[in-house]
Amino acid sequence: MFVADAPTTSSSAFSQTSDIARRFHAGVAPRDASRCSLCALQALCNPADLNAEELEQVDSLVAEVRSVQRGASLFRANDPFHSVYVLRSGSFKTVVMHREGREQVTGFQISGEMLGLDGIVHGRHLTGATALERSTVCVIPFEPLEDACRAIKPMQQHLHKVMSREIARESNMIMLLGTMRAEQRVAAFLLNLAERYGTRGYSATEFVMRMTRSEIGSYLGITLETASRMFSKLQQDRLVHARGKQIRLLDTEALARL
Amino acid sequence: MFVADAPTTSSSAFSQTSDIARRFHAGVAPRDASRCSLCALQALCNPADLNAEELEQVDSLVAEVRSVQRGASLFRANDPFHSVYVLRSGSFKTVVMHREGREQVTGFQISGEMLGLDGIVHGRHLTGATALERSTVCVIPFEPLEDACRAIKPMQQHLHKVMSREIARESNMIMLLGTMRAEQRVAAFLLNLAERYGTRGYSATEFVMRMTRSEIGSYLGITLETASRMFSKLQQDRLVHARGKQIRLLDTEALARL
DNA sequence: CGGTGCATTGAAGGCTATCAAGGTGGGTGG
DNA sequence: CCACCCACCTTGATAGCCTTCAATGCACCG
Repeated sequence: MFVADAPTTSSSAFSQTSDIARRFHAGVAPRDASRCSLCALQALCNPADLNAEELEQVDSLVAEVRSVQRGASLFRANDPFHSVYVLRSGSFKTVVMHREGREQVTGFQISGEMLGLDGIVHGRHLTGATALERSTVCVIPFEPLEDACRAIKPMQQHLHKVMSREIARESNMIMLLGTMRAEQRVAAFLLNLAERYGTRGYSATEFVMRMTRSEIGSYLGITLETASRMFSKLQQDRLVHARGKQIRLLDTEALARL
Repeated sequence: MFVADAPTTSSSAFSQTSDIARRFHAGVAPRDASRCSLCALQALCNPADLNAEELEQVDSLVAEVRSVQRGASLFRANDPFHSVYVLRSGSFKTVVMHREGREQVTGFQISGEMLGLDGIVHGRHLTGATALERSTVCVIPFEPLEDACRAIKPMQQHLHKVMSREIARESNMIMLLGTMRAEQRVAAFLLNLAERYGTRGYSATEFVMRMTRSEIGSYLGITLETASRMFSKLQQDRLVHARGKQIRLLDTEALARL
């Protein structure tokens, strides 16, 4: 195995081990799990310029750190909306239900990313969130969060950026689905995943995809067979090395040029 | 002509004229253009439960009411982000630039809807906004708006809903692009447009689309030829009456069933 | 060791893109 | 006022990408 398994695995598995990754593996999480001020993910999910007192306030926003089993739901479509969630470790998919029971994956989330914002409009979740592996999340009740955003300006700006980032992400997705062909979609998907792993201190060229071909296909608007074929094609063209869920990017520039 | 032209046309053009539509045509806009408290669109772009003093504050957020010619840009991709915009009359398209100069339409906006939120993340606009007809917008500098959101809770909640609505809208779009075939996409597009016109007091069954087939195609991830063919097919099947940009929905339930 | 879920690969067909040729309508200038 | 022009729309023929249906392989697990 040459790839990061989860934030809880040994750091030796990483080809590039950044500061963030090291802090991940220093064992911070278990004790004081709900103290943001001690969390390695702080840089990802908190505003940068908080003073001690403000950090204290942020700490108290986290009502709970919850563990979610693989396959379990954090929330389902149509559930009442009370909280947003920050993914501390593991990964999720968000899914919308089509009529006739068909479902579409609208996103994959990894550590440091936020879940549940879609519930604000109608007070109900529009998507469902399912863990792709055993994961832990910080539960942040939304009303207190809004209160904190009125009191602390950097906090407010941060929330707005998070929401705006989600808008931008979806815009990108719309462009992908609207203009790219299957091979380009898969390439873009891999590059995006790689970049996000890189940001978190993991290797940006070797990783394990926690999602199935079917979920990838659903996300990319193609069938699982087409997704599989594209992985095979990219491998044949020596752009990636793909063995099931283990991925190594061999030529990221060529991938981007597709 | 059996269809509303723009908010400034005579109300006799509407088959159903609601209260909002009537207020549109009462001539409120020209005088005191920047007074939200007097604006017919208030219900759409302001929180419901503001007291007089708070409304006063909201009024002062609008730095300017700007008129935009057909084809002109409100902002372009990569422009620095300073303000968000509420569309007072007319319509816009938002566009992202692909490499190689190709562009994709990511949304159409009509009166009461907000533009520019995509700029918050990076301080630069990711999309460009172009007027599809002569339009007027309220320019709302974002920093003062954030300030107001910290001071006035309903205001904050409203902004969050607007942003969340945008996230939900894009989620829907992702589902459309990921799972629907051309005919379904066009049907969904028409139903969505109809609903939004309906909300604004216009007829939900008869309207003029301000965008070209090419723009519709780009938005829906299909070619303009396919879009045109689908309009023809829907007409042949007696679900709509389409003559160029003039549209009448004949069987909305059948459209939804597609 | 068979069962199950997931991944891969092949063959055929359908949907949509592409290329191409009119058709239509609104605007402009003579 | 009318003819022309240009942008936009419609429609046809063909090609190609992707889906669908099907069979097989592979890893994990009770």
